Amino acid sequence: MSSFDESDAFEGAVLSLSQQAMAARSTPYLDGLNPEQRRAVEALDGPVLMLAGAGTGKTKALTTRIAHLLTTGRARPNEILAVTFTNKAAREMKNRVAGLLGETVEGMPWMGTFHSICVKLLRRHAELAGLKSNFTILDTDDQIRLLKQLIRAENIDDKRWPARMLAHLIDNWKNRAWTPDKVPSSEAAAYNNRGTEIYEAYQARLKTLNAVDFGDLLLHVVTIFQDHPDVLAKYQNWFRFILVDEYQDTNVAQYLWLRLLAAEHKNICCVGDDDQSIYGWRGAEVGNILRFEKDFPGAAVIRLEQNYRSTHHILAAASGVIDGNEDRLGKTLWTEKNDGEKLRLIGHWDGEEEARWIGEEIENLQTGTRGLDPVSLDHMAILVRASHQMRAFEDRFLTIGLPYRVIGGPRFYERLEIRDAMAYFRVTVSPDDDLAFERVFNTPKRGLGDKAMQQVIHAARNNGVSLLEGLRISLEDGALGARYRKSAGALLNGFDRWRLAAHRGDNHIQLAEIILEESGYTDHWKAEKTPEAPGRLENLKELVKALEQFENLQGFLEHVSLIMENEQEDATEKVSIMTLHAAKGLEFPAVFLPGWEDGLFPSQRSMDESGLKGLEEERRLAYVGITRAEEICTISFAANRRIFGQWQSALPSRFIDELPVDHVEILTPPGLYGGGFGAAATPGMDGVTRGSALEDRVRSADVYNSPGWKRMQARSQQRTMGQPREARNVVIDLEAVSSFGLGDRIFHQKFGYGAVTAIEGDKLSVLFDKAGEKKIVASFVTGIDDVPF
DNA sequence: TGCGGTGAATTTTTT
DNA sequence: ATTCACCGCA
Repeated sequence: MSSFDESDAFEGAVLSLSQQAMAARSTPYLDGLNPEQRRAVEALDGPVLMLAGAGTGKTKALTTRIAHLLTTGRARPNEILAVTFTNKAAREMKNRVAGLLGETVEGMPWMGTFHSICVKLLRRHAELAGLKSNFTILDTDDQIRLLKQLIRAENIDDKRWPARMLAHLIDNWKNRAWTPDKVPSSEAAAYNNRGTEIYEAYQARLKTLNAVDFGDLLLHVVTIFQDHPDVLAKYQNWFRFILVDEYQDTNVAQYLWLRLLAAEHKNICCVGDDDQSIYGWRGAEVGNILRFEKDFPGAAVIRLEQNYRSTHHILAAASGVIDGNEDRLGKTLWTEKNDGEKLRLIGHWDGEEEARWIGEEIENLQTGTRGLDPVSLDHMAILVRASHQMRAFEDRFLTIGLPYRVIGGPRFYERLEIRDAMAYFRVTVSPDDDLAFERVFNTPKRGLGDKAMQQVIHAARNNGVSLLEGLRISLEDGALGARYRKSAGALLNGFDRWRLAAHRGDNHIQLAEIILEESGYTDHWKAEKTPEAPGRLENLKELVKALEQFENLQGFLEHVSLIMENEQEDATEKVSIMTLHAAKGLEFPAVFLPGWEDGLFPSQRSMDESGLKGLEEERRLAYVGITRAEEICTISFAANRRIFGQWQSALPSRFIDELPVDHVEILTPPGLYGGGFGAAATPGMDGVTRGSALEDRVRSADVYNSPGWKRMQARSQQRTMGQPREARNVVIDLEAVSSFGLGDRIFHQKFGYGAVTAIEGDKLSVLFDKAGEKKIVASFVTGIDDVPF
């Protein structure tokens, strides 16, 4: 579009007007930096690679650099391109830059995720990709449904060749920036020799639907840049300074995108840590960061090596592990902190005992045994390799009444009910959205099955119109069977009415409620008696609430597809449970790393599929895990674990053998695993040693009186200052206990509805309708007015 | 069309 | 073990 320069310049106007004032301003923000950070901030010209180890203050350096660019007047806010991978990271960057400058940074339109920036670019130049600028963004689910249709049309057995597989394949190709014509012939055998062919058909179908998938966002923009040098040149000139966070996670498409944009000014600053590259399986190329100096000749390479997060022992242990990797740029982290506590290593008989032990440890920390002050649950985390490991902890914590939060579970906008509701909104806003139409045609069930759908599709095809119009035609010419007419007519009328209301500019929040009401969608969940139903209704309310932040439905839908997260923090202190991947970038005073067994961690599958490369990535994952800890890091493993309902025994992880002995304290008692490091372990040892001996040993461990422990508690206290600390829910909720009687119907967040079968102090035995009998702390259930049984 | 039974698959995750 | 998808029957 030709409006390029004006609109861009305009977007930045808010901040740039104070540019002169800024140039004259002093630079107090530089004072808090160490020499390397300062170098990274002040080396403004030419390519810079900032190798920032874990906990070395890279976000500080990055944001200060931006502040410096602005303050010195080297760039206007809208001439800086700053890319991150997640919305969270982008938000934090914005906030911190604002904090440094002491004002809000409204005028930085090009700070965001790769994807959100690409959406912006693509909406401007959509026609160059054969799209209209109001294209829809399909998520993984839409993508798979679409592929399924194509696969069926091609008469391929989607049992043997699942759509999921094809979706991954196409994603991988897009990550490598391969359009259908650029997929190399070496890939020809993919997906039963039909891969490229269906890829091409898929892209064509997307174009007719005026839709793109996530991979397309980058791919289309890269393609536009490559095919239209004039467009590229504008942006190359415009972005005087480029900053990239987590550069080690970039894939080929993102790399090309960056290289094209940086070609003119070459002021590109990439921040990353090759030792924290853990996303190889989704296309990230560590090679990008390893190759930086070749790609950008004359690049300044700055290493941030002073770690401000962890104690010496933790750092040394992490370094010892990561030393096992071959391909590294090499950094030596150091700290001015004290030695602190050694890492603690403990073996368990099985996964349940591991969960039990960690639960006790957490309670010890939390309540503060031996007269020591308590540590907040918010400052403890359990980091697992695979999400199925979480359940053992959830089960255990529910029974003992330990509050926890799972981070990175199913995302809000991926939930069934949210996607359904949004499909209604989509058809309302864009009647051409066939995918959305298909989704809601018989949702909730209104008697419109496959046959009715086929008729509508038929009518739409014959007349070359959307499915919604196809429905209208089918009703008008009577092609649709009499039995369908009533409900189909109601649906059509509904959409007509809602669309009119939207055009009229009716309040979009009310409109959303009306749509969900009149379509029968809320009623459908009200009528449903499954344990999830109340939660789903709750989520729908949340969705409507989220609309408040937008002008209208249209605006909401345009933005929402890229914000796949929901963060609703409640005030209760909780232990965090998450995967190692989700933990990247976070830090906690106390960290538990369970499940260090060969096959689970390092993951067998990773090693099978990617061999040594896979193992090295797993090792980096171990490094990420250990370096999350500030004061206390506890690694554990179990000899036996139930996997897919089958008991399996395992050897301790090879990473355990790689831990430097001097920095580890072994809590595993003699007798279990021969008492030594994991190396001597033999699975299937006698069960006699489990239980008391081990627990005694743990209880007698004197870590609670160590200096490191006390420091951690001191810090934990500081952080929670200002927040009232009463009402810790370890205290038995007497009211809750007394309010339940035998046979009462209750509801539980995780297990759903059930009936009380026994009461024992604050613990209830509950026979759940779905989940069977469980022992639950009374305060975790709510009574319901339902008639018993 | 919708329900209930049987069989197969099952890392890591953002956008 | 548990979930999810599909098939056959009412």
